Amino acid sequence: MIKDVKNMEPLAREATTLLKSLSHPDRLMVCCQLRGGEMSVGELEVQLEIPQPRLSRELAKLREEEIISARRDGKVVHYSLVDARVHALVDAICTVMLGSNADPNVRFEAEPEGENR
Amino acid sequence: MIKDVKNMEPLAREATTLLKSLSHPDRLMVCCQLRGGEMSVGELEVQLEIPQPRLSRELAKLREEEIISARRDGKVVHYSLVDARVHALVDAICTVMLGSNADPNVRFEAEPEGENR
DNA sequence: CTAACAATTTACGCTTATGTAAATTGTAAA
DNA sequence: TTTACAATTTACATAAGCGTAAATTGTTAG
Repeated sequence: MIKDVKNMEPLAREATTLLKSLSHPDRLMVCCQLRGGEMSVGELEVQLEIPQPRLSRELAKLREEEIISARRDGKVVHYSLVDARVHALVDAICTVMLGSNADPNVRFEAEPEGENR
Repeated sequence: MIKDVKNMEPLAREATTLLKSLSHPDRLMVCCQLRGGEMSVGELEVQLEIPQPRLSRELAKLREEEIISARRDGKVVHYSLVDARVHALVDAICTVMLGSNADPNVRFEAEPEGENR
C-alpha cells in the first residue's frame, strides 16, 4: 500500500524478467499445460505439436529462469511448474488471455498450493 | 473448455504479443500506474523517474500495440489503458508480481468495465 | 559393446530490443 | 513571429531473441 513509486522499479524489473520468459507462444503453452501437473517432454511435444529440438530449447530457457523444474525418470524427463507464484501468474494470464481454451484438462496430481513465494 | 490444444497456438501467439509489450520495466510501470486512470507524460516522468525520451519511446510502443491510447490537451498528452482486457491483464500481473506495492493510489475516474475483448 | 530412443546442445543467419544522446515537431503565450 | 516547454523521433551501437537444421549426450534393452 506504499505510495513510493520509486520502489516499484526493482520489483518491476523482476516481474518483467519472469514475464519475458512467458512471452513466447511455445513457452506460454508449455506453462499453460503444466498447470495440470507434471508432463514429459514427449507428452508436451505431442500435445502442443512443437518440434522437439525447439521445445527442448524453450524448456531449457524456462528452467534457467526457474519457472519449471525437471525430474528425470529413466529416459523420460518430466517437467512441472516450480512454485505457487509462477502457477498464479500463469493462471492469471491464461484466464485473461486464453479464456476457457486454456483449461489444461484439469487433472491436478500434485500442487501443494499455499506456499507463497 | 476445449481439449484441442492445437487451437491454443493462435491465441497464445496473440497473448504473447501483448505480454511482450508489458515485458519491460518502464512499460509495466507505466501500465501499472495507468490503472488508476489517465496520466500525462509529465506526471509519468516525475512519478516513475524515467528520462523523457525513453519514456516517450516506450509509450509509443505501447500505443503501437494498442495497449494505451493518447489524448492531447494543449501541449500535454494524456495516456490511458485502452480497454478492459488490458486492464484485467495488467491488474493480474501487478497483483501477483508487485503485490500491494502496485497500488496506484486507486483513483479510478472512468472505466466502463465489462466489455470483454 | 551396440542399437534405438528421449532429450539437449550447437551453429548460423536474421530480426528485434534497448540504452544513450542528439535533433525535431507541436502548442501556447509574449 | 519568437520563445519556451511538452513530447516525439532519429541515429547508433550493442545485446538478445528466434527459427532451422545438424550434431551430441544420456539411458535402456539386446
